Amino acid sequence: MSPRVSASAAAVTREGIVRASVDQASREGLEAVTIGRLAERLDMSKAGVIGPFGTKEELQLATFQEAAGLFRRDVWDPASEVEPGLSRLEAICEAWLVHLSGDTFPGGCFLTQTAAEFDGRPGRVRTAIKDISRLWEKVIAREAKVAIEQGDLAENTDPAQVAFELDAIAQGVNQAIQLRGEKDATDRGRRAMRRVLGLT
Amino acid sequence: MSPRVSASAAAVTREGIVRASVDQASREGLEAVTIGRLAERLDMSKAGVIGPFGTKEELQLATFQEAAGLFRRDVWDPASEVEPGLSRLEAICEAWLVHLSGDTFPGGCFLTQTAAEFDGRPGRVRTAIKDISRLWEKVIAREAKVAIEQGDLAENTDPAQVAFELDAIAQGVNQAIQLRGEKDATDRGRRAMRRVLGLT
DNA sequence: ATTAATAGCATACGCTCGTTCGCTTATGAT
DNA sequence: ATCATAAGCGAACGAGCGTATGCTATTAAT
Repeated sequence: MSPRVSASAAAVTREGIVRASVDQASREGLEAVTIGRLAERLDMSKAGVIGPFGTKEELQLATFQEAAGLFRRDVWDPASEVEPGLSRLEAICEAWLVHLSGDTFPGGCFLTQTAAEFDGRPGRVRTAIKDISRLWEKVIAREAKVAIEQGDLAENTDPAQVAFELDAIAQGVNQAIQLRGEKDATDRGRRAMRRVLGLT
Repeated sequence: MSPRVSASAAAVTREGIVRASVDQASREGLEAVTIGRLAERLDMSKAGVIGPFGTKEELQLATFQEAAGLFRRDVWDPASEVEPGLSRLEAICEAWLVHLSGDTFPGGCFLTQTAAEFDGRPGRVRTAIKDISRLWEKVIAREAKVAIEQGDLAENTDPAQVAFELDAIAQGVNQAIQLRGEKDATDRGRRAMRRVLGLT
C-alpha cells in the first residue's frame, strides 16, 4: 500500500500510448486516432492499447489533457517566469509563435485542430476543449489587465478584447503554416501581435 | 444532342445530395459525411447516393466547391457591388461577420473547418482548400492595395498583412461562436477588423 | 516454493464503412 | 408500339472500427 518510488509498468505503458496518440491526433485529428493503428504502431494488441482507458472517449480525453500540458510547457511555463503585465504578454506571444512553428505538434496547433473537430459534437471531449480555451483566454486577459493597471496598455483597453485578438492571430498563423505553407507566417503573426500590444 | 432547357433528373438528384452533404459536413466535418447516412437522410440507396460521383473523394470535392460558392454568395457577391477599395473592404468584413453568425453553415465557417481537417492529409481535397484559401487572401489583398493607392490606408501598409489579419480575426470569431458560444464574438470581430482598417 | 495480483495477448463480436454488381423501373425517341 | 437509354435500387463484398471475454505469462508478496 506504500506509494511507489518508480511508476508502475502500467503507468509507463499508458504514457507511451498517450504520447503516440497525441502525435497521431496532431497530424490527422483526434477522431482519426484508431485503436488498431495505435496497436500496430506500438507493437501491441488492441486490447492492450485500450485497456488502460476503457473506452475510446477516455483515451481521447487523456490525449487532449496531455496535449494541453505540452502547450502549457511550451508557452506558459517560460513566460510565467517573466514579470506579470506587458512583459509577460510579450513573452507569451513569442513563445506561442515558436510553439506554432515548432515540432511539438507536427500537425499544428492541437487546440485549434480539435476545436474545429469537436465544436459541433456535444460530449465530454468538447467540454474539455471549451474549458481549456476559456481558461487560456482568461490567462491572457488577466495579464492584459495587469498591463493596463501598470500603464503599459491604454486605459480604455478591454482585456478580453486583447485576449480575443491574440488568440485569433495565433489561429491565423497556424492556418498559414499548416494549410498554405507560408514561410513568413510567424513574422506576420509577430507584427500583428505587437500591434495589438501597442509595441513599436 | 441539343442542350436541355431544364436540368436532367440526374442533375437535380446530384444537387440534392451535395446540399445535404454540405449541411452534414458543416456540422461534423467533411470526413464524417458518410454515404450510408446521406442515403438514409435522403431516403435513397447507398448506390444511388455515390453513383453521380463515383468515389467519396469526388463527393467531397463537389461538397467543398458547393460550400465555396455559398461563401462567395454570402460574402463576396454583395461586396462586389460596392466601389473597390476601403469601402469594399468594409462591406466584405460586415458581410463576413453576418455570414459567420448566420445559418448558411450551421456548424460554422466551412473553410476553417475543412482546413483544420485536411491540412495534414495530402490529396485533391487539401489542394482545393488551399487554392480557395490563397485566392481569398489575394482578393482581400487586392482591395487593400486599392485602398492604399486611394490614400484610405497608410502608405506603408502591407496589403498581404491586412489580408492575413482580417482572415485571422474571422477565424477567431468563428471559434468564439462555435466552441465557446460567446454572444459578443461578432462585436469583438468587428472592432478588431475596423482597427486593422484604421477606422475609428 | 507457493500463491495472488498484474499486464497484456489472442480472438471474436456486431457494426459501419466505401465500393461493386446485376437488376428493375421509368423515361423518351423512333 | 417498340426499344434503347437513363436513373436508381437491393444485396453483397472485404476491411476496419470499438468493445468484450478468456487466457497466459510475468511480477511481487507470503
